[in-house]
Amino acid sequence: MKTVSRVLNNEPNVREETRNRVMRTVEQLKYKPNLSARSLAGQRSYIVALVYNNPSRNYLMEIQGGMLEACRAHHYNLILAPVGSGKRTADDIKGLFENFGPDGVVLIPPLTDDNVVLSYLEEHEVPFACIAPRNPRDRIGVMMEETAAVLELMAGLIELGHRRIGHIKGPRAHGACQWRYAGYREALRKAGIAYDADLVTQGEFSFESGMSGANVLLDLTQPPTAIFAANDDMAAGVIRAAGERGLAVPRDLSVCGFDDTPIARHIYPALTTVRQPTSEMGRLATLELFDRIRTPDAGRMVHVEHTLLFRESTRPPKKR
Amino acid sequence: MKTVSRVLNNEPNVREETRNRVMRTVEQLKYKPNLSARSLAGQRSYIVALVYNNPSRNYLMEIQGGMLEACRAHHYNLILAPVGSGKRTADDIKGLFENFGPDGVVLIPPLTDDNVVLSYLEEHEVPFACIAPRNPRDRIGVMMEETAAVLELMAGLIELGHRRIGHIKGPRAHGACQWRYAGYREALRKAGIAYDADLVTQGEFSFESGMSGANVLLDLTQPPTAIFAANDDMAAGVIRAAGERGLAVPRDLSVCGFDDTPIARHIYPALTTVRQPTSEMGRLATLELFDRIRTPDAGRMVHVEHTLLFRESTRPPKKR
DNA sequence: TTGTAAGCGTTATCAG
DNA sequence: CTGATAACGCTTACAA
Repeated sequence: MKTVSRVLNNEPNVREETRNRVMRTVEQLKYKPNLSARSLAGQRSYIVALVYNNPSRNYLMEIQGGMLEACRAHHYNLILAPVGSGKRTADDIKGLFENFGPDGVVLIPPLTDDNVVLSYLEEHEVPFACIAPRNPRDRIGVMMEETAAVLELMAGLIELGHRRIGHIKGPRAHGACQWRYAGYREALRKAGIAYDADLVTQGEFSFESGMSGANVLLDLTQPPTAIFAANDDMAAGVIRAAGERGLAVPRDLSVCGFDDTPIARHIYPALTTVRQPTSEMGRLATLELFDRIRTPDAGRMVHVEHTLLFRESTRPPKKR
Repeated sequence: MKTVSRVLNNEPNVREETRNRVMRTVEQLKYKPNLSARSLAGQRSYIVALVYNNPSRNYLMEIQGGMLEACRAHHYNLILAPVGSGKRTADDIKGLFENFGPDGVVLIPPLTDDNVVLSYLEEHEVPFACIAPRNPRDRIGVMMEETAAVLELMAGLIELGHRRIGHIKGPRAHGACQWRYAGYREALRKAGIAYDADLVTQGEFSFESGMSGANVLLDLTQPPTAIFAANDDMAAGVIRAAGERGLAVPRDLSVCGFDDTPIARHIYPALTTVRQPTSEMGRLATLELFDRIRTPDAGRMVHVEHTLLFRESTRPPKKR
């Protein structure tokens, strides 16, 4: 009995011949281990949780897809753990462990940088992986060079001839938005364009916040000729707001977003944006998590590549 | 020990005083039952699966949210079970039960009407609930009067003065699409407008299929003045295709969709559509499933209400 | 109405 | 390297 257990769990100390014999019999009998019994005896749940707060739905869906793939491959189970914000975060996280006891969790922004969550996990020594954390030091998971991506995107805009470029920031709590904002400023500096605080507004990743941000920027006495929104949903809102003011994109205003969610292609005009391999990021983060679950200090911070997509929503500014 | 078990499982035959005493102690000790042990001993997994094939992402996400809510309330766990199409369906469904052994499943279109899946479930006597099945007889779950909804939507179009109304159908396998198509024909009949097969094309719910469907319809010698697409994604594609041909919506063409996904509000012009309470439908279906899991013949087919949303994408046809 | 004893199907311990 | 035996924390069957 124990020998079979050893074989099925890839444990050492089994003669090769015995291992094969077991494998063969397992095949013949179509034996499938019972998950509950395994969990009970092994003190593990074979569950990983995707912990999230309030991400954009598309982002969540993609991450989830990638994680699901990794989980299936490792005979793990994925559960979804939405947690409330503010005061409720602590309770929800606690409830998650009391009820389901996942062997590890994956954190996505903005929760990747939430101290309540992080300290709970560290205190209880729960293995966890982060996606796009603000501070990647000592973390495992996956990240992208967001600043570099924005730098390239902005360089494209500047090359088209834009000098007054507006920016709609993402939520403050969202680490990635700091990186994107940093890229915005750095690009201006490199191009020798003075930073103008009026051209930057605070958004919250929603379509609506993109609209209101655009309205603020377009109301300026000297409005921007291009707007870089920190995600696609907001960029879509910008296009909408522009349309309602009788401005055509890209003729009167260039717009770009970030993420390459489906809306980027489906909106008219199609959005210039940066593609994140979101699903792949979910998969990779989960893989690192598995490493760490298996061995305490294993797992790394993986870097993934971005892709620039110049589409219809950007063109040179109108001559005045 | 057994008494505590009885209390925690709401079983009968416990004196009220004893029940209270147990409850109080459970509180004090912050006792949480161990899920694995429960499953092992009780021969149940406390898992329900959302089984799906290839639905639109938004739809899936909404259903999932509603199911999650119901599961949390009943201390059940939700797992996602994407299954491949064609030959792989049977294997995937089998794998689902061998690996996770869910106590029941929820089916969403187009899988609600898949014979391979249905016969597996019936044969193995697995409790299941359906969302929007083509044939609701003997099924439990939730459905909406899709035909009636389309009838109202079409009546609106006709009242605006449209006589040549195109329709882009959803996937054949998708039960709901039959209902929507039926509504389309019925509305024409009621208004005394002759049915013209040229005005109907086959789509597959994707943005791209909406575009190509629109192109077919707009290429007709006598093109429609309005197009009803069987879902919002396709309607968005129609708007896009129209734009690329230099036609403005709604000035030159009225467009309406179905579902009220976020894109319906985010696109320009905002889409006239029918709102389905998708998330609520996920929740309700799961509740019916729980009923049936508990008692073999329990559970009903719940009906939910739709809402018509007339927005910017429809207006009277241009005078010639 | 309450409690006892025997599993449920694995993994962990430890002796061969 | 292999295998007997005891957990793991509950539920079911059956007494009391």
